[in-house]
Amino acid sequence: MDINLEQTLFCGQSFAWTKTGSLYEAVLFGRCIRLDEQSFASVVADDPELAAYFDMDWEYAKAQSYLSSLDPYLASCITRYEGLHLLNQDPWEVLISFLLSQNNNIKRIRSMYQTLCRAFGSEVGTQKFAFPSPQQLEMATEAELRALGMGFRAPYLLDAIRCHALLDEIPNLSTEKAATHLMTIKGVGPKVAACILVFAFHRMDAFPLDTWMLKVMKSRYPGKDASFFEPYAALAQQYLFHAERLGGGVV
DNA sequence: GGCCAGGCCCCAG
DNA sequence: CTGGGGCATGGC
Repeated sequence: MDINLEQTLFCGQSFAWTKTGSLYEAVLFGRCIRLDEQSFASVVADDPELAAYFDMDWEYAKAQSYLSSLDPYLASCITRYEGLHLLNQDPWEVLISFLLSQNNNIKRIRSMYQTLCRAFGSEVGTQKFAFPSPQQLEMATEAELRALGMGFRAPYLLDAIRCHALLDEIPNLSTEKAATHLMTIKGVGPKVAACILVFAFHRMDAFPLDTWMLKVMKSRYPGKDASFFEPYAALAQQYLFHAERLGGGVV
């Protein structure tokens, strides 16, 4: 079971990637990454950093097979979007990305993410900008962030900058304690905390519930919760979320 | 042009 | 602890 770049990079877990033709591009690890489905395997074989990012060593075959056995609808989602991997992204980048995500849509989150890169990030290639470090974002004022279109999230970003060091403690905490810890940051609630735990820390027992997922749970899994999908709740969530957005809930 | 978007804060009961 | 209004902005 191979990774599918299209499903993995455009399922709403990362906002760093663009696609032109068959080429996927992002600035990560301080360099420009260019990939397509054809050359992916050989590129990643020689690039441990990318292999870790794309989570190439995890038990996707086992997880997809188990989840497919749980219920037919989830099985159909996995068939349709097979090869969706959960990325191991930089915690800082995920924290800021999902602060931007609240009461927002994916298209605009991506645009706001790029705005922060251009305004505060390092230029890595011609007109290619890395996501800004905490130190780079520290230069921003609330007025400046609002002028850049961050809206009511501007003070949340400032608090995240102030608290960024607490991300270092997350690996040592249980998922539940880690969520509580993350929620001490202004603007981080249960949903954003869960996204950080899944997309940066690979916690399979975290389960982000946004408006789309609430719809799915209500209509297709009434009375159930994350425990129904254990021990792969996070992966199930991502398939269900992606299918709901793309397929409009078609079986 | 109104509705909605990968929510959360804050305040009332 | 639970419920509901308000919030900036742009895509549709």
